[in-house]
Amino acid sequence: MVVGVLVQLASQNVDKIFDYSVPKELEDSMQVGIRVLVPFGRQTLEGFVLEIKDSSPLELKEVYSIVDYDIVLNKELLALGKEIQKDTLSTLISAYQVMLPKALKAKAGTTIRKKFHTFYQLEQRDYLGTSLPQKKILELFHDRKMIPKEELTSISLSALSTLVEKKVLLPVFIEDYRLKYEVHKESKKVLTPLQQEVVTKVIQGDYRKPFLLFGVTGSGKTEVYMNIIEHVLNQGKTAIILVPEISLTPQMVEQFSNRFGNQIAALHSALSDGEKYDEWRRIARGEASIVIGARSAIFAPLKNIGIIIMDEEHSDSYKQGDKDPRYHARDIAIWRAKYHACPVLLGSATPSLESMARAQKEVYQLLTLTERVNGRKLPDVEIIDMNQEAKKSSSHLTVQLLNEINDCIDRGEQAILFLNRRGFSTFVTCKNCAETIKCPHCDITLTYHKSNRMLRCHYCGYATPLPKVCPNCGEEALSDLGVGTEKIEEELHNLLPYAKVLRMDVDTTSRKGAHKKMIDAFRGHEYDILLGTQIVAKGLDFSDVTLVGVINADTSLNIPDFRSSENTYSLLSQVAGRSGRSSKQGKVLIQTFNPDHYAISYVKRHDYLGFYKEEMVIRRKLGYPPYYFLCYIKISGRDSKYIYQEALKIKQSLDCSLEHTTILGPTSLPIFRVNNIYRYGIILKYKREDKLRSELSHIKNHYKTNSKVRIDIDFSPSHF
DNA sequence: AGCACGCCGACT
DNA sequence: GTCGGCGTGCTC
Repeated sequence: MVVGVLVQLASQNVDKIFDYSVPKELEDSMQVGIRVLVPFGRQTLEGFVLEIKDSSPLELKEVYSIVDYDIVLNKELLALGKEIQKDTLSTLISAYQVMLPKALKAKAGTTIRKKFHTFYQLEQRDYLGTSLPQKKILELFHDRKMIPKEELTSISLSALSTLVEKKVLLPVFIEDYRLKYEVHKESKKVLTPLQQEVVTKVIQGDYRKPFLLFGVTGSGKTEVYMNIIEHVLNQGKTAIILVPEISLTPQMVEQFSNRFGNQIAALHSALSDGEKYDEWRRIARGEASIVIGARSAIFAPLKNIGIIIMDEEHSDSYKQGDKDPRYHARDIAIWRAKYHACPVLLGSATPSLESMARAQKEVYQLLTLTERVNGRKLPDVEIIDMNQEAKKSSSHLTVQLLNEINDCIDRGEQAILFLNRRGFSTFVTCKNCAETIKCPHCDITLTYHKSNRMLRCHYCGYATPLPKVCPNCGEEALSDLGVGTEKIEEELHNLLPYAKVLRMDVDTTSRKGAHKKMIDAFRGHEYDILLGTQIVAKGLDFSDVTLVGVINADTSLNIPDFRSSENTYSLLSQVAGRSGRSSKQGKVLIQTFNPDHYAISYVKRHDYLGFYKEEMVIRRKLGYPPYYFLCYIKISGRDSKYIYQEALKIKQSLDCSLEHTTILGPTSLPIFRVNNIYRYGIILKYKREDKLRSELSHIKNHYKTNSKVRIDIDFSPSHF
């Protein structure tokens, strides 16, 4: 027997199948999709078995051992990996590795301590050992197949080991899963006729075209999801529901676990590697039928999938853009749904322009929920022009906003204050020479972390204590610029001393379980104001929140990216949607220096379609998605001159080989140097792919032996 | 990713 | 004359 093995080395040079002979004693256990240990050059590596065959023309080494006795990559995932390699030009190994929890990747760095419960199973009833308590054992096992170790205290340890040695008893190790979901089945809510209509269409409609559910905030999308999933489970099938990482609030998991109990498995970044592995195992063994999780949960090894749901489908967290494979979870969802012949449901209050455009072209089936449940109205949105306000006061909180907060608290209601920090951070400036402190390895200003008085580089991780004097001129007055939640909290404290403020950001929620605790405390009215960044913008549902204040709408608008308007519209709509979710009418105040910007005025009118139409005109004019596809080629290396030359060569070769493709660049990236690596980018705009993928594949191939140049290719980048 | 092979500079 | 630099190429 011979096996074809893909070794777990993320190097392009090794991304191919190597043949190994299988020793006789391993033949029975050999399966496609398991991991094996193989000799590779002078090292020993783990690899995936991709083929089993009779012979090979090469001289072979032998497989050392088998790592898994259960398949980790089933037939579907094996096929999906090849598809990802083809689509994204990634290595095959990276495509497979992204599907598996860290604990199953070679050299994960952290070894997983599996917790086992030991059970004993009776193998032999007629053992004739005399001095051993055979009778007692027969009694104990008379109505049970397995007995946990703890219950066998009546048999001494030495007797036990003899019995095991004589093969009377067989020890069985059963993995102890760390996460337990409390089951307290919640009574179902009755669906509105509109919600019911959506459910029916998804269940009974044409599953071959993805559904786009355009539902305003508060229209009860979650309830719709749960009903569809319930239906799917009743058919004996399984379900995946994806949520963007930041909005994977305990709330969503809580709602699902209340309704479905232990049938759910949650996969998200807040879990430890061990917990992720446990959940993944449960899924693989068919012990969970609903998977809820962030991007990579789309690879959950479920069988017989009946529905795939992507909540907040516009979220850019569904795109992996920082490393190979640069895939979009939406594409994977559509591929898997086709494989399982089941529907895909994309849901959002602010669909991505791509998805809405596809719906308009009837590539997707559009479903709408334009009303909030129980006929609640969308909140009133007011715009505060900061150009006027900033002249009057240096405070970040305008008088109007403070008054509204004040009134809101007086009425016994609650407020959410949102600080838009997208593309924005706190940095340190010298008051004398205006010098900002930069990273020694990257062309970027260091960000200031107040909690430990450190300056940190977000790109390479470099950290240094805040210097006492300016490194440039020696001046002592270094000041931190930019608003953080801490600063706003301070201001609130001074201006509304009686208001109880709960600050929520990465610093305060990093501790495990802290997030849920804070949400519970706010819901329990222990606080009046919830102040936070992106983390408070999405998915939260507090019935007593009637006021939402956006402190600075502009930061996301000022990002030089073709999606900045779309992102701003979506972000502000989502935040606004936190207000007035129960019977009380909600209000939203948006402080902005761009009161006339269309992204902001459409938010005021709750007019997604208006925004969509206006933005589409701009996209068409500028040649951006959804009218054109984009591809981003990043060329990087230590020698900036050499890198630029090679980038030019790539551009020229593409110029020759591609028609009807706009090629922009090479230009240096906005942050040219990261970790002393220089980066250039080339942008391609095209309507039809033609030879594009094969040309890029050639280029990647050409450079794979050149250690001075690194090529990264991103089809449909979410941003530049 | 490792690790060996190989062809050029500064040393006992 | 040797030790060792890291460029290049291979791993079934």
